[in-house]
Amino acid sequence: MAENLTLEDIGRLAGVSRSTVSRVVNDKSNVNPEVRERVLAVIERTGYSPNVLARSLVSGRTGVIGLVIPSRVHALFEDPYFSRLIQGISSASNRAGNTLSLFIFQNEEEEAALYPRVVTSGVLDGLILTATRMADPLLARMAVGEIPLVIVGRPDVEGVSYVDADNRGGAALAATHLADCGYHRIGLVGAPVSTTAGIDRLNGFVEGLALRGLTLDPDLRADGDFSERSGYVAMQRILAHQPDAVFVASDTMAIGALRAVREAGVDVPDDMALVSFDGLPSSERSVPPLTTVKQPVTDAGARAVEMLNELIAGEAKDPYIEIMPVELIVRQSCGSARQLAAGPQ
Amino acid sequence: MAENLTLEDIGRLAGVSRSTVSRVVNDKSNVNPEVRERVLAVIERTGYSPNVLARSLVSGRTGVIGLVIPSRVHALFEDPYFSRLIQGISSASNRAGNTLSLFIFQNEEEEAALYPRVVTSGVLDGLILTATRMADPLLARMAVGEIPLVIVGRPDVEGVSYVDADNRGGAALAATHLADCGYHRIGLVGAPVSTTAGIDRLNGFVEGLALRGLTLDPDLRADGDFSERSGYVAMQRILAHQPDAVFVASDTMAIGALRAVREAGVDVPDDMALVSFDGLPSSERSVPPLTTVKQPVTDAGARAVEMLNELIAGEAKDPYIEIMPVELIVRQSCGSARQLAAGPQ
DNA sequence: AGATTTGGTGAGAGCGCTCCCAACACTACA
DNA sequence: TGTAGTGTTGGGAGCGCTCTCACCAAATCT
Repeated sequence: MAENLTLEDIGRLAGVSRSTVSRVVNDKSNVNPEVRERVLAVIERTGYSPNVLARSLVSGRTGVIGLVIPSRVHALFEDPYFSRLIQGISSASNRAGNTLSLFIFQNEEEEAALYPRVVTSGVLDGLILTATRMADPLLARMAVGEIPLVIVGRPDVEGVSYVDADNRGGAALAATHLADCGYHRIGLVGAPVSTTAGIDRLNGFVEGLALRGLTLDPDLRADGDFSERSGYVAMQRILAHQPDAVFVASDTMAIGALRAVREAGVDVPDDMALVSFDGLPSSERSVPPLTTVKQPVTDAGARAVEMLNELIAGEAKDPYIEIMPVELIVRQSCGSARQLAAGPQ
Repeated sequence: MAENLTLEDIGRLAGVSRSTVSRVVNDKSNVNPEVRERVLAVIERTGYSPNVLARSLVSGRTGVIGLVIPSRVHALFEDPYFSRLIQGISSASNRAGNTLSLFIFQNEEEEAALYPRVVTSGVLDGLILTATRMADPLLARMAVGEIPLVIVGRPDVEGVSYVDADNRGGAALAATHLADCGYHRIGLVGAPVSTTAGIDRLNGFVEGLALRGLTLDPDLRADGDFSERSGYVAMQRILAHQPDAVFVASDTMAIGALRAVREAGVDVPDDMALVSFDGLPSSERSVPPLTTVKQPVTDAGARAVEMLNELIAGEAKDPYIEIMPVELIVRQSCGSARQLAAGPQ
């Protein structure tokens, strides 16, 4: 019903002008209460709803925000992290009255071909960019400042607004926790150093070790690419050098690491402790359940939407930067369940 | 650069009128080649790109399609199935020149509140609806036919276009395969019968058993809700009645089922065979790797986009219906690796 | 009483585009 | 020479909306 009614139509039916109807629809003050009622009744009866396109054309605002997930990530897309992030952003968009458009680029060509449509077409009020790489070409282009932009994850350039988890602090927490449990040959299955998250978790981990007088033996370090398979492979390499504990920089990689450990006949936590990062549901259901540094993915997504809307409203010139706190969830894999009473940290 | 150039601006710079520039931009035929070159040069130089909003306002087409994931599903969202589907749909949209808008509803209220904005606002050319329940209230409203609509998954109403996997045939394939492997106490961890997929997989499974002269012992059946946890619980119930094989109606539930089996000290495939459904990457990495009925999720998403675009173009009055073929992937969990040479079915 | 403010209203312009039609040159026909 | 094409171009109207402004009556002031 009522797909193509216009303001004019409603006006005619209510015996007023287009302008008055517009005022009613937009809740402007100077309308006779009686007239307002009459107009609202007609709107109700006809099921009229304003044409968003026409409105946007004149107002210059569409209410649409874009979520861009760049190339190379689609392989990682199986990581539930992205599902959660999308969910958080979608939910926050709904709440804020925005419409969310999703741009998943499969490769660099698609990126190059579609990017102008995304930015220049004028449909998007703003953009959330996620999973940026070091020296991200997309980011380089966007940072020019054509359009309000928020990054999820720390970018490697200045002057851009972003939300990030406390990767550094979280990794340090994992390191000190393992050290406090009495382990000293502590290895690392790292996230790729081509990402800021990878670098931050690496640095935080090393710093945490240092706080307890430990260092990271290069033999006990192998990096993955966030995939389950890469965690499996990396752990196999590290196992050869007999660590007594390992920090795996993501839950999904930890699942893979656990698979390698099991195949090698090593028991977690009896023979080796494990702590991971993310706090996804899967970390709770693994065997054994993973001690993990939980980051608030959904909240970060929501915060990104809020920041973006503030940026769109033009409320700030300085870039917003927000680091979300993380939390160590102690489960079985670190073998410290008994010392738990004192609480982590 | 060039955020707010108009046709008129380009025309002025190229010494022609708005209309001529429009013709060039839209590749119309009757333009002097020389003039066309000149205009194109100006466009190139200025980085002009047409305002999609204005264009849509007059043409009535926006190129935006919506993907709606209704309430109650967000809990299931951790099922990688949805990630894949979204990916497939996104990719197909990009290819087709569409923009994809994502609507994930968290609950019925949000659904009711946002639905009008989705359908009536006039921004969407069409809609893809997924994960419909039996008697889906959303679907009931949409089927009124205000907007081109394609469902992913078989809906329980007539007259709507949809793409579905061959759930029935696939489940039958699982059943006959297990029977052919020599098992006869074959159980089922079913998908919820509040979904057509659940019903179709149940019926197909029973039909497959019947083809081999078997029936489904009610004690050997328990339904889950697609979550890992529900597969775990359902399998625990079934285990008590000692099946020699079980068909689990989704990979994610199968991972949970496997967890229950392991805890019970039962070996797969030596003590019990398992076949699941979906063919997600996780099914390959489980211990043991799962024999599974693979459905082409990405392709189904792509097909949905194609169908929707045909519907939008008004090329057909009859609803499109497409059943995607499935394929039995034989791995270790069914214990038939040796008989594999002959191939399944 | 006359001048000014007020609340309420409608008409016009314009957002950037596409479409239609008229206008123009120029060629080709009778 | 007149008429009908043919190719190319520009202007007008209009998509549905918002916004500014002018208008009118009623209320308030001097």
